[in-house]
Amino acid sequence: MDDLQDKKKYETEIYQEWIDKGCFKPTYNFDKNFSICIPPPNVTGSLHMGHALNNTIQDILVRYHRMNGYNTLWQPGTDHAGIATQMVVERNLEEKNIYRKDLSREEFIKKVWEWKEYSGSTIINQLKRLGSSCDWSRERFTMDEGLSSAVRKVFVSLYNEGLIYKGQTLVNWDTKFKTAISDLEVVPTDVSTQIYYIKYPSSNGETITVATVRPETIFGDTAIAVNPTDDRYQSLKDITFTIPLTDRKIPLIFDEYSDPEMGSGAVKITPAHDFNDFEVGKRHNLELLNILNDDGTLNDKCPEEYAGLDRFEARKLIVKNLKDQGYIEKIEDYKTTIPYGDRSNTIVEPYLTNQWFCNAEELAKQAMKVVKEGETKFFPSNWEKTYFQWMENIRPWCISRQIWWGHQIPVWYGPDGKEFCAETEEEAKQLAIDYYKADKIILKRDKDVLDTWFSSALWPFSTLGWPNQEKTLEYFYPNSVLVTGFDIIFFWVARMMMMGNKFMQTTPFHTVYVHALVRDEKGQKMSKSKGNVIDPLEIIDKYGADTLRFTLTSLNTPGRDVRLSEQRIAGYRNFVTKITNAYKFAEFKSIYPLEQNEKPNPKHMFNHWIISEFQKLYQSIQDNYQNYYFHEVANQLYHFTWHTFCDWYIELSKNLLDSNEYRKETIYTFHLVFNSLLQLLHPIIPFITEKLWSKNNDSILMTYQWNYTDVSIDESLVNQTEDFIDFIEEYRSIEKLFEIKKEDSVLIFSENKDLQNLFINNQSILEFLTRKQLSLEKLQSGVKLPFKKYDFILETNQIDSDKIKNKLKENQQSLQKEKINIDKNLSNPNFTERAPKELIEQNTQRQAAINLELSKIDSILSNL
RNA sequence: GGGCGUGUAGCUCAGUUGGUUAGAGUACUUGCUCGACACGCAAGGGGUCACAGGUUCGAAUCCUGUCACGCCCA
Repeated sequence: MDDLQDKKKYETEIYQEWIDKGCFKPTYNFDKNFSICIPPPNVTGSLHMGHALNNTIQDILVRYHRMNGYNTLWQPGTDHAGIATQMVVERNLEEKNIYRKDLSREEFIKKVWEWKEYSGSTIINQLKRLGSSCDWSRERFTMDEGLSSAVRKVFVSLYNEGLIYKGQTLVNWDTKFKTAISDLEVVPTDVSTQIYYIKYPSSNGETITVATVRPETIFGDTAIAVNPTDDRYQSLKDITFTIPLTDRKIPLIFDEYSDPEMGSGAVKITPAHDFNDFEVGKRHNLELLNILNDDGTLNDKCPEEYAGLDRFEARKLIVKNLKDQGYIEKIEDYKTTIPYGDRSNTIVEPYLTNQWFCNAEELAKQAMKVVKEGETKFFPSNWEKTYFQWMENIRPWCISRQIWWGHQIPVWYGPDGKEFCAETEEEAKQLAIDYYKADKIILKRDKDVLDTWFSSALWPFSTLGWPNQEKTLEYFYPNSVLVTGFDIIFFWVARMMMMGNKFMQTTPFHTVYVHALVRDEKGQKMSKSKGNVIDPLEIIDKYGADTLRFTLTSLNTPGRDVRLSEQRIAGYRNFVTKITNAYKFAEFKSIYPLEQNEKPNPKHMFNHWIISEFQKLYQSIQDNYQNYYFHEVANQLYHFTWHTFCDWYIELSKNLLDSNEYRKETIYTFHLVFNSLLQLLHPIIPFITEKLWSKNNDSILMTYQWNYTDVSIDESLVNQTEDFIDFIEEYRSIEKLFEIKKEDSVLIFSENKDLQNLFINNQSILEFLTRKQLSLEKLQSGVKLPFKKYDFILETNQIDSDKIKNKLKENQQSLQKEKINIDKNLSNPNFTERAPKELIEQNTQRQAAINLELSKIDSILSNL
């Protein structure tokens, strides 16, 4: 018994057993395949609730399909996460007073690998605690040789097609990491700041006022723009203005971009430091004047006084000097949106550099087509809209990063700067030798690395062995389902769709299952700074992995955020305990182990009833698993296990288990239902189900094939059981209402033959459940009470007739209310002509039942 | 500005194609050490389904509008 108490112990043992027996590996035996590739967690990461939800859903899918005859692979691995990892390693080294700039690139990368070996398995071990049934023997890492060669192959191929190219343009520049980042890595943040109205003097004594939130960029101005329709400025057409604090003169230009309603209607144009200004500059052929260094300090294009100052230091000084010299018209408080780097959390600068780009627009075409044609479906389907909206407006993808950790771009430069793109240096050299018609060429490799998502985009096929044609690739590509949070549809899903369709000519997965964020109980995002993080590992230690999984599954309704509270988790811990206790009951009643040959056909009505209930459940659970309605699966299994099985069947079975006549068939029925329940529950709560299964089976539950066999059911016995249960409930209500104490003596009797038979055939169980006595003889002084089709009589001194009257009148009222509705429907020809037959049938039956009950209540009331 | 979503019991939420009397969990009230389980059992109270119209024999569910909140994109 004790072995069921220590969840941590048995969960760990069972997990090890699954691994030892190779349960997580594909069988390669069947023609039905099911595969999922894990969204590779960041090697630097540790498990948070989002991972827990994401991996629980995947594990449910994988375990369900494994138990239903599919050759199943869950492909695991981790992502090298360029900037994030480099950041963590740098920080660790800094603690030892080692700085990246003091190391060579090779030395630094060596340190990153060392660190990866040391801590990269943290999150993998945490996934194991959760119960994830990944095939760990196939674990991959995006920087593995195989995956890296896939990256090079894809790069070269796209380069040769012209879909990857180098270009000079404004990018989002992270001054902390000194690298370009993609649009998606920029977090626009609302801030309160100041707006400065600066007067620019002109040669003829006029001034023009422009408003800016970034006064330090005045040194990069190359024009002032006003709207062509703005009458105020027509007269200033050919005048040049001088940038304050400098001698440089800039023209006034007329461009629609300038909004006459905003500020003075004049706006300074800084093409090298603003995306909008960049476009204006292109239209008017303005100079691109870069005034920043890559670390965010002002460069030597600025007056000497400011060169070398950090942009925000410079701003203060510039404002001071502008003020002192009378160039500031006014300063106002202003709310605006400023871009921050999602990793560095510093302000991102639009910055003019050479970068590599991928023509995403071209790749998006096929990626959209397959979704339009239904080859890839989103669940819930409304995410398709989000996907299309982004894909339709997609911009060139900046894929180069100026960092060291990642896949170095496979491009080499000749002495004159000519590019040679090849998968290996040898091949690049050969290209160069052919090009220059020389024997020996010294090439320099491009220093940049690729955006991390570039390698992630290949994940669904690179992990399966591509470009080698392995059988795994053949079996498991395309993947069946991708399970992911909505926040990385753009980052990841879209890019996998592009690359999969481009290089495999097939869409990477049939279904994209999109789940929500896990929030705290108040609906707030969990974050360390808010201190509202619920750590999955702590929860697993405290409540067990099964509990956490069941909780997340139950709360995960499609299209809605998961709000998690510890109270809720505790509630589901109780459920796991309940199942354990049901098993303990069986053990206590010595109904384990089951003799395998004993398969008697159940005769007793309670056994028919529970099997019938289970059959209904089974079909519904199958449907809901198939349709990704896992929350429904969880909730239905919860209800059935707790209420139908434990509250009713176990109670009803107690007597049968003690009877010679029914013991065998009841043991059989108990096993049939309980073991089947363990099967249905396994994908959600694998540990306790496996543990309990092992008590009575030689097989391993997780690789067991669902095989529920139908037992033929006598519906009239099922109905009788329902009547019996209804009666017990009715009696208990009355007992409570009349405050009958347990020691009060009460006799129960019915004059109705059917009810009498029901009572007599189940006398001991009836008396056990009501703790009252059944009378076989007509009661002399009893109170008659209505029960559905029949009525029954109680003999007790506790019943006062006022209470009975009130109770009966309450019943009467609610029945009459219902009767009005039903009568109205049934007398309405519109209803009887249009409503479905079954509904009319139901209504008619209900009408008759209500009438009967009402007439009984009437007669009892008149006799009181 | 464009898009998506949410509003149902004190709280957190189910309610899949419109169809009997809108369901759970939790919290609350009352009574229970009955041999699986107090992480339990039993009985209960609690809801103009955000609001206003409309379609329909019938609306929490479909349509239109309003209000509130959230997220994404620009």
